[in-house]
Amino acid sequence: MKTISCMNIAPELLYSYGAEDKHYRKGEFIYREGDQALYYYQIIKGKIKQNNYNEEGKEFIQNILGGEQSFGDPMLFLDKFYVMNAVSLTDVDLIRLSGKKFLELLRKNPKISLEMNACLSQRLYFNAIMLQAMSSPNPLLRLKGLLDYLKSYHDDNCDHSFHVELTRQQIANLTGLRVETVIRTLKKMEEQGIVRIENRKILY
DNA sequence: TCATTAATCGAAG
DNA sequence: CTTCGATTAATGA
Repeated sequence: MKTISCMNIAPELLYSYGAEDKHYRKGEFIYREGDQALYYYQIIKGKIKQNNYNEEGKEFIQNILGGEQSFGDPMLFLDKFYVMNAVSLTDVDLIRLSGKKFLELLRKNPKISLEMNACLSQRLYFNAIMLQAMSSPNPLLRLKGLLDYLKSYHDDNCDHSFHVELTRQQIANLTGLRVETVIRTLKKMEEQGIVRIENRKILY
């Protein structure tokens, strides 16, 4: 159903390297900006978001992950600190593996290591696309950029049936716009036939 | 059904 | 575009 080219390591393999299950309730911080990067996380169930807050306290979401995606790993290759927070959007079940073990796993499993590279490339590619779209002062282009990003990142089926499962507020935080602006712009896009809206559901 | 949360709208800056 | 105020729809206990 979905072609997330992002990787996802078999749980059994993770456990064999000492990974542990972690559960977080909705709204909990999994790690915070500034924390030392120590773990590789893989989602079993639920959704999480990666965000930042600017000096005025306005939230800016960097990404929302669900399914069986992983996060927290890029920083493991460096000896750095996280540059954003990871917060659960729903109750989530995660598998957590220490960075040290994670690197060991990669060393002994070249194939997975290779997939990891593909995954990181994928992220860089879309980050570049998002960055470009978000730099536009035109709200319609920002929204469109986000939609294109989400569509290709999460899904692959038919042209006109991608259901965006984000609240308008989340879309606003993702694009740096205000909810009202998102709503109004979305309406314009519907008039222009760029998206379809059925009972508040956004179809692109 | 009540209460909380999200989506909308209109008007003003 | 954003902010404010107010209303309405949707969701969950």
